[in-house]
Amino acid sequence: MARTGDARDRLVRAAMTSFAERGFHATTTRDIAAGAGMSPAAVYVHHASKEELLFLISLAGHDDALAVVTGAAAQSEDPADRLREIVRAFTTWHAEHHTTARVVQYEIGALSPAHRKEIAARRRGIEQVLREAIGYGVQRGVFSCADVPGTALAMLSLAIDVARWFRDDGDRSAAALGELYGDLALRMVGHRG
Amino acid sequence: MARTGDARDRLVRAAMTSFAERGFHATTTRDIAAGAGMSPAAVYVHHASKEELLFLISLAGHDDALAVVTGAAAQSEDPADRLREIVRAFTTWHAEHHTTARVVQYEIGALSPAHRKEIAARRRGIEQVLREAIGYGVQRGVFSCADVPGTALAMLSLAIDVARWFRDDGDRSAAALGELYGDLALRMVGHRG
DNA sequence: GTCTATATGAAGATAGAC
DNA sequence: GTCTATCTTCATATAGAC
Repeated sequence: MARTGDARDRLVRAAMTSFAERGFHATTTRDIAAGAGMSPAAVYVHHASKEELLFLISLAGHDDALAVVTGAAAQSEDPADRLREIVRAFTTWHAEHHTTARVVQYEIGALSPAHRKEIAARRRGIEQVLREAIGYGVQRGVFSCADVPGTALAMLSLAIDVARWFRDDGDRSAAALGELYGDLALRMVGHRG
Repeated sequence: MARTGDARDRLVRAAMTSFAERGFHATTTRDIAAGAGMSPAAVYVHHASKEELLFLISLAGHDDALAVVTGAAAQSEDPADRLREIVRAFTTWHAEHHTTARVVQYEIGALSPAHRKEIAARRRGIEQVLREAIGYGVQRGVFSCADVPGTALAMLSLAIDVARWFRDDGDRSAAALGELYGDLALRMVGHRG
């Protein structure tokens, strides 16, 4: 029985690696099976379709990202510390989990409409946390920001785009990148450091 | 697809639309042919392969983006005006040409190694313009920036990520987005407006 | 240059043995 | 639960008529 779970999970991990490296459409079910050390047919013993594998990965990734952002927002009551921590954590997550993040951010279009709808709710949640953190600082009078939704969008873009270019063997660590972008976020809301 | 221009060009435009909407791998040569109002075989009369179509689109897009950035950098001698204009123009380009930009930014992995190398040179050129503009303001003492390459990276990300989410029917115009991001860029380098 | 027709292969998914 | 073998469909690309 433990073996069932293992095989299921090996397939998910193999799918994630292939989706991240080559993209969903360029990945074949044979790639996935080979990556898990199984025959092509084994994929369908554990999963209904290639799209279901994508959905499982995307859902887990979005839940993880949302938890990271929510957790970061709860770290401090100070508006500047809160915003910096959200952007720092979200950026670091994209760098550390760039394989997952690439699938999470760039393969939404390959999901079925029903699955895409489930994912969209998580994405709105992430955006909402960021908007509230910026609005909180504006209300307290420590941020100057004429366009809260637009600035939230910009901060999301900073972090999300990390998934596109980040490499483990690059010369910038995930932690250092998070620090840098967290500080840039405070500058974007005109916070006097 | 309107039957304007020669067949070669109609095929390129049809390919660009499909690549942008569904991605390179999810696009079939039949899609491209249908988009150009031709039979599947006609594609190969004018182009060697699907990948060649991608390369032509990617090359023209990169040349255009590089020209936009270089042109923006030449608009002003003032460091703040120069940087704001570069980020404004680069962002606006991604919004206005989000179809092209999506192919330019997200389909590099589908190019052949030889073609990818040609594209990489253009990308380095764009990054270089931005680094120099930030370094110029730091040297003049009007920007405060501890990490020039990192900040350049962040500004590129801001603009590039626009291609991922921008829609023509959204409630934010390409021009307004460019203005917003141009101003954010100045805040990122600690410029006192 | 354009078409119809097709070669060739690979894709997603399934059947059935063990 | 895993495999081998296969079904069916659809992909890229080509051949050859007009």
